[in-house]
Formats: sequence, structure tokens, C-alpha cells
Amino acid sequence: MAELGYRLIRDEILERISRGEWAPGSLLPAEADLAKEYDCARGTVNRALQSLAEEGIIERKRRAGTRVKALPARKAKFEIPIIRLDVESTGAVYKPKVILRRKTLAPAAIVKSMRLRAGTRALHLQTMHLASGRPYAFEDRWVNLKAVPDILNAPLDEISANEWLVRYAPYSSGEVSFSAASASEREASMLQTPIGSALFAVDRMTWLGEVYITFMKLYYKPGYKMRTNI
Amino acid sequence: MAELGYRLIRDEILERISRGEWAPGSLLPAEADLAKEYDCARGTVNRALQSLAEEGIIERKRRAGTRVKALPARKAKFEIPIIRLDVESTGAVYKPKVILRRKTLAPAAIVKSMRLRAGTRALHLQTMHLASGRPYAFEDRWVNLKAVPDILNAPLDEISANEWLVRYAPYSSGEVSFSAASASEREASMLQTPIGSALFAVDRMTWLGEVYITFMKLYYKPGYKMRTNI
DNA sequence: CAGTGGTCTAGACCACCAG
DNA sequence: TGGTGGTCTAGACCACTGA
Repeated sequence: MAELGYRLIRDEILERISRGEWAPGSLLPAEADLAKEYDCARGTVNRALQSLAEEGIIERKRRAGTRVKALPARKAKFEIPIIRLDVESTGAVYKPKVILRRKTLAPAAIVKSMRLRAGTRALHLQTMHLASGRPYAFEDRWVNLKAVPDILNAPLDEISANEWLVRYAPYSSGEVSFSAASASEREASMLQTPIGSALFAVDRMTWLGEVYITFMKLYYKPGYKMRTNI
Repeated sequence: MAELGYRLIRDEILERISRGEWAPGSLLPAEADLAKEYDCARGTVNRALQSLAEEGIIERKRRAGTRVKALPARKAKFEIPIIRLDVESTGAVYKPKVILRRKTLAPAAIVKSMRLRAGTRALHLQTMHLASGRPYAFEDRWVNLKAVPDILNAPLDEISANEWLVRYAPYSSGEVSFSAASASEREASMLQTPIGSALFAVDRMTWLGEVYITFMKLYYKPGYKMRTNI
């Protein structure tokens, strides 16, 4: 039964799991046996199974073999969105508008979470992301000037701080969290929505090596949804 | 420069990108050249680069070569959470409580999105997810009884519908979306929070092949955050 | 201890597509 | 059309760990 591509083998194995041939918790045949069955090299089966393991469908251990996960937690992949592309994909015209841009002492909470030295000055930015002139999202951001001093010279009304940072320090790691927030007076007036509206909020902190770069809070206009497939 | 493992090569290449050796948009050396540089087989470099491509760091095209993405959209992976495990990881005791369980005509919106036949009866379930007796999340779900008739016999006060479905039809595909919602009277009373509170909401629809299985809306108690790393 | 998955190798063929 | 990445192969050695 010669197949074309490890993807086909992966899909076929996935279907056999779906049909119940291998129940959650049970053991799959060894790679060598599957290779014989599919008449291919073991390496091909290995790639197929590694792919399923990455998706969270199966668990693999040396010597113990490959098992269907007892509680298959399917993993969803989200692209951390670049707002400009998000907006433009709806056909609207994107424009960032800087509301506040001030070099100032960072408040205690920011100093702590970004591990700055006490008394450090940081760049505080507030930006409205506009879609064809209408509010799309409101961003509140702190930037560590020790890490990226050049941002002071960036034309942030043409390119958003997010995109600027992505170009300057592109491959930092970070933490992201999603939540719901009630619009305070500030967010409400920015997004032109009543106080107390439910807003989808994204928090993001990024760093490069040991150096914290930026902390950002983003509030989307009411009705925003973040979608993906599993 | 013999390395141990394609992961090391991947990390090293990532670091070279971070340091700016290859800027966003620029071309990386061909696999064969990198293999020579790292003194390993091309297959090893290939695995390293495929891994970076999956993470959204680079783009690869036959003949055109490998480029650092111009706008590196780092991908975040979220595990679609199983609420019981979520709750238990906080040290609380999980308990699902069925509020409503009724075989009934599906409303038009559900019929349409689940592609049921008009006049089909479906199972309507409302479940409170409790953490040590306190409200954690409220779930509103429709189940296609043609797809999983056996759910009528499931002990849904012991195992949540979600987990039951995961065991019965574990490897369906689906769509997920995250949003913020204002608590209606129903959600507010369920979650013991004021009407209008901002709730983190998850919509999920799953199917197996051509058959739609279930549509679910989940409202978390105020303050819930969904976290991940990038 | 022995069987499993993890990984590397050297070579091969092919699909794709930019020059 | 030639150089690129995508993939397969057959074999090998090793790390891990359950019986």
C-alpha cells in the first residue's frame, strides 16, 4: 500500500483513530510495524507520528510506545495579529493615531513586571488604531528605552509602534493573555462606546534575552472576535 | 562545527536572525550551504528550517529560497482547555451541574450553522461548571443527536458533555472564536455577577467529516484570562 | 535487558518556479 | 532550465525506560 507523502499516512492514521480503531488511551503499533503496513521507510512513519504528537493527538515515549491521548487536547494556533493587516483584510484603510507619547517615570506595576530599575524613565504610548477613520482598537503601551532608544525617532503616525518594534527587535519571546474587560471612561471615549461595554482585551509583554522590551494592553472595539480552526 | 540535534541548529539560526545577521525580508543561505557550515547532512538543516517555518519566523519556497518574514507573525499555540483540568490545576474541586437538558427543535440559527435538516430535534444542554461549589463557567450547548445518539444515556452530572464528546468522537475538527460579551440576565444569575459584566466567551463548533456534532458557547466568570507564551 | 522512539546520514528523485 | 526546498529511503547509533 504505497502512499504519497507522510501527510497521507498522518491523515490515514488520524482517521483510524477517529473511527475508533485505536481508542483514547490505547497503544498504537510500533513505527516499524506501521512502516511495514504502509510499505514505506520508518522515517516516513516517524514524521507522520511526530506531526500528530505536535497537534496533541497522541503521546510518544521511548520504549513505552505511542498512545492515543486519554483526553485529547487539540491545540489551536493563533497568529498574533498585526492590527494593520487585520484591518486591511476587511477592506478598510488602516491608520494609527498617537494619542499620548511621553517619556516618564514608569508606574510601580510596570517597573515590576518589566523588571526595570526603580526610577527608570520609559516611553508611555497611547495609540488609536483606526479603520477608515473609525475606532478599531485602543492600545496602551510602555517601552523600555534602554532596550530600544531609537523608537524616540520613529514616525509613529505612519507605522505603528508594534510594527516598528517588530522590525527593530523582531524575534523576542513574550507572554500573551486574552481576557474581557469593562470599558472604563477612557476606553469608552476612545472607542466611542458606552462606559461598561464588554471589550476584548489582549495583554502582551515581550523581551529579548534578559532585556524587557515592551508591555502592551490592547482593547478592541465591541464585537471583535478572534477566530481559528482546530 | 558539529552540533547535537536539529534543535540546536534551529536555535542558533534563530539567534542569528535575532542579532540581525539576516534582517526581516532577507534571504538565508540555501540548505546545502548551511549544511556545509554546520557540518551536517542537509536533512538536519531541513528539519531545523521547517521548524522555524512552522513557528512563522521564516518563509520557504522552492527555487526562491528561505526568507526571514518581513512581518514576523509569531504564532501562539493555545491548548483548547478542558475545564475540569483548568479548575483542578487551581486546587479546586470540579463539578459539572446540568441546568437544562432537553430534546427539542433547534432554533433557526443553530439549524443553519450546524447544517441540520429543518425540523430536526437536537439536545439542548446548559451546564454550570463549578470550582469547589463556586461558579466558574456557564456553558450553552447544542448536540446533534443524529451524530451522537448515545449522549442521551451519558451521566452528565459526573462527566461533562465536553469530556463525554471528546471520548466518543474525539478527533473532530472545528472552529473556535474568542470574544467579550456583556452578561445578560441569564449569564449574570448563573455566574452570580451583575448584569452587564464583561465575560470572556468562547464559541466552538465541531464536526467529524461531514457531520456536525456540537455547537457550544462558554461564558467564563469575570476575571478569567487565557494565557500563553510566544 | 531489549524494544521503543529520536535523530543523523548520504544519496536520491521530484515539483516548483524565478531568471 | 537550473537551483531550490520537499520528501523518501535504508541503514545506523543512541537514549530512554518498562518488563
